[in-house]
Amino acid sequence: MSDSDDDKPLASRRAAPIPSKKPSAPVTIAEPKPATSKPASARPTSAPRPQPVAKRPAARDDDDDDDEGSGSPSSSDADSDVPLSQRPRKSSSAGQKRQRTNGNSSQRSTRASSEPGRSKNGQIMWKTLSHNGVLFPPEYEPHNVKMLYDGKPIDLTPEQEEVASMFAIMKETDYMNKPTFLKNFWEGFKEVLGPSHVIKNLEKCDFTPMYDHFMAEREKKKAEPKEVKQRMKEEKEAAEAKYKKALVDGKPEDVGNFRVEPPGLFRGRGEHPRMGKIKKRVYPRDITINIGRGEPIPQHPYPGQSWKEVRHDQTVTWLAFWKDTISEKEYKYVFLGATSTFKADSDLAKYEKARKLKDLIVDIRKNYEADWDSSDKTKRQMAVALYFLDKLALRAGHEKDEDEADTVGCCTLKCENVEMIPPKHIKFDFLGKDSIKYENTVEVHPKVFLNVEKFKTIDSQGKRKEPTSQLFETFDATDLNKELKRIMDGLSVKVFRTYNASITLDKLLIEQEAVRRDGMTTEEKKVDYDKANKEVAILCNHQRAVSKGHGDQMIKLQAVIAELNKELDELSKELKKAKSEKNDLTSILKKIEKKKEQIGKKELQINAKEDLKTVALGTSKINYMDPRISIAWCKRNEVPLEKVFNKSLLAKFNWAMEVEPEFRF
DNA sequence: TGAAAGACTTGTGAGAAGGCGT
DNA sequence: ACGCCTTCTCACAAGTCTTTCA
Repeated sequence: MSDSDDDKPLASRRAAPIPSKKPSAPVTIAEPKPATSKPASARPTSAPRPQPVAKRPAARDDDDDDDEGSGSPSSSDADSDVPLSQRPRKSSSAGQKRQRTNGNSSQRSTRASSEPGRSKNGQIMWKTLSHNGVLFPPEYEPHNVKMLYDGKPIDLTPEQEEVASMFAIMKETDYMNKPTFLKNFWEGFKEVLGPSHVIKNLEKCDFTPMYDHFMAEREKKKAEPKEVKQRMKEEKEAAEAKYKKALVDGKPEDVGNFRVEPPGLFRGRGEHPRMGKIKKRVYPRDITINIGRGEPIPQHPYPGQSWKEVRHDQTVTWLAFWKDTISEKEYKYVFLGATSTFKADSDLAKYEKARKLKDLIVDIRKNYEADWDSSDKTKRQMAVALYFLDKLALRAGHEKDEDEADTVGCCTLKCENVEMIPPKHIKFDFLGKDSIKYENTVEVHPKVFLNVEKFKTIDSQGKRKEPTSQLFETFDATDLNKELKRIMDGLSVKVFRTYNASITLDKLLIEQEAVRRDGMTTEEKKVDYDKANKEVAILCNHQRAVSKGHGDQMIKLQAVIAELNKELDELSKELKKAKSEKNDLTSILKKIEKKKEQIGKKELQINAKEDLKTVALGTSKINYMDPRISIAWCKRNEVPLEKVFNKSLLAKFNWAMEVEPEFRF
């Protein structure tokens, strides 16, 4: 029994302001919040019932194992089944790369199939595949608007002008205040200008004429008569139509992103070392096409060129890819859209995996709790990390390169990211994916507190740790994933996040239903649903920037409420008067009732708006909450599905529609 | 083994489209 | 029919995780 329980901490997660939006600007943000927190809903306590499984709608060809090369015969030398490892000490110099392992021989159960979406392993993803390749952006057309250097107009070649224009259009963005951006751009621009160009210094450059030109163009376009706009739209659609569909095993499927990215300046998020670098134009010679053998090779508009390569790889789902022109080790893929069978299958597989985790979670918790006392430091660290993952739904946190933004996840937490708040709280404060701030103070189990305190002080060699040292220096995300594989086939860190999000939604919705009043309107039920959705979003730290007009809009709403209140006052006076005159009151009373209702509604609206100004509900809905939970809820509560999923979500989750109302995650 | 390569999911924000009150 | 929001869609960046390479 993992009695646990006093350790059901959980998030007082609250939206932290988006960082680095406007670094040099005054950034006025109310930043309250105490250092401690109350348990706020959201923790799965006991593993919920196993549920009647809604069976998979005819999954794709299962075990039709390899045909093609690449499939290595499974050398399944059974790895002994150790729960949480006896990792060898890692040779980690604080903050540096640690290590990886090769999962080759270990994990290869006879269950070769069971992994839709996971291409490799020689799994055939399709039998036939045809498509029309990719759509290239239009070639550059010079505008001949001159930038100024030292106050004087400068002639540029079309290539130079193109690059200058990329910079010019960003004139009013915050990137202009970022030294890294300016430096990177200047390096790229300098190269295009050549060594002997008169332009020697970015500071003396004035791109305003270009900027103004683009603004004017935009206005002109906007002002175009409706028919012209309509016609342009139709032309665009006609040009794109052929790229939008692919045939997979004879079935038409939507292609996701068939457009080749146009050249531009790299806009990294957060303090990204590469921001401002020039993304070069991509040509057919850069692009590898994947298509069925014997299918017509896609055309392209560059006569002298040919595709970099044409492959017929049935083990992957991409239609095309090219290497990023800035980083070389990054790839851009063209995949099918969210409604495709590829995506639907892997979506289902993802949630089924998370549900499998649900069945094991009690044991897993028991085990990691026991490991908090282990004499093996790696074990202890992993056990604590797993606890964080489980409680807080953090991301794994893989090692990152120098030329990437400095962000962390669970396994890459630095000592400075966790603050001990005796007797039993830990404050997390770090930048996660997309440089979004994660700030959360949680109550932890006493043993975790003690452990983390020690992890923060000395490393495995007994040396004192720096604030920037790795909190968990004995393992990395890859190691942890390897351990997880011993517990459950296919288990990895991110499954905990999926599991936690889905189980939280499931639990909250059921709780609400238990106290459901009769006669609740659809709208009220939807409010409940959104509340649950919000809890999940907060758990996952899905944030959004406060919208530009938010402040003003709030003021307006307040004004509306004030106005309504004034009207209510008037009505009250009327009422008094009517009373004294012994008139009929019913009509006035009715009006008052109505007014109050109006006010209540507005207040609800304004509260919700303020409440959600930094919380993004969409991400969890799209990626983390098993749609079957939502669909079953709709069925049980007689809420139309359209209230919960928009058109594209309905399409994306088509695979889940037949779920029975009693479905539990 | 560890790093690199490769493939796929997850994430935010901008701009377009749609809807609503006036 | 218009301006203002809200919602949806898209772009593409940034993660995760597995497989391959040397």
